[in-house]
Amino acid sequence: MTYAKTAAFTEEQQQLSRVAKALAHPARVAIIQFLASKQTCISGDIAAELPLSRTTVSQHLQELKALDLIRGEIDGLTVCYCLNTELLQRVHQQFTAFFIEATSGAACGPDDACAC
Amino acid sequence: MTYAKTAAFTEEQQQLSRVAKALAHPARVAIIQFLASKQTCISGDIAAELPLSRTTVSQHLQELKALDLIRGEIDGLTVCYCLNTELLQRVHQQFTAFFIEATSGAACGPDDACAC
DNA sequence: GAAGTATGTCGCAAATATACGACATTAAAT
DNA sequence: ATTTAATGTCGTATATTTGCGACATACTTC
Repeated sequence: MTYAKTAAFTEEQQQLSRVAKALAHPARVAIIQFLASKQTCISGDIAAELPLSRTTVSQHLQELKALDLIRGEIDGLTVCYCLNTELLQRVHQQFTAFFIEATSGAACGPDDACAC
Repeated sequence: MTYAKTAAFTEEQQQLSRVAKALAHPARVAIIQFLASKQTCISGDIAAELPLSRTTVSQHLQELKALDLIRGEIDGLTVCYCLNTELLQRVHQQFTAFFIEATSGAACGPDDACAC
């Protein structure tokens, strides 16, 4: 029943947590950073760069692709993966809105003291 | 062996994914938003607000507390939970840096076309 | 001190995530 | 056509997450 209660939350909360889950593994963070650094982006290069098997990297890629954060285009024998910068920008805005909301509310006082 | 390979990634990547994992569940997003909206913050109120049992909410609270994103101070019989806005601001900066890096790199062309 | 109330912890069951080897698939090359 | 090379998919083992009831703890109140 692990995720049975997901539907009980706002679509906004679900959306944010979905993307957060995609970033919840260092390998997927590393993949996005690697795609951002390289101009050419071939799947094989990614697997060679990470300390994981090719199979595992492929799964992480599929997970990012499922959220449309990255896109893969078949180019002959290799696959060209690129970032969906448009979506990433929207996601960035969502996170920013969330953090601004979170940092403007009731806060703990300094030195672990609660202000209540 | 699930997380055996975590150590092979950068401390920066691990840090980002750790926080992302904390936000990877809508309940925890909702908890942070709720703490931000209320000026008074009592654990019992949170459990009453969410569509989850008190036990489960308590666990989510412990998870957020483990990362120091929220802090709880015992106030007699009740516990006062507040956001650690200082840390949240630092986390916000980390996410922003990540997204800026991600959105300034190689991108997919429009209409699913890769630019490679 | 007995009773009641607010929280945290433990233990369990079910669902997901992680990781990888073995196999399938597809396209280039000979 | 056969081989080679690059990827994706399947099956599987293990670890972690999620969710909750039952119990323990601690503090207040009577």
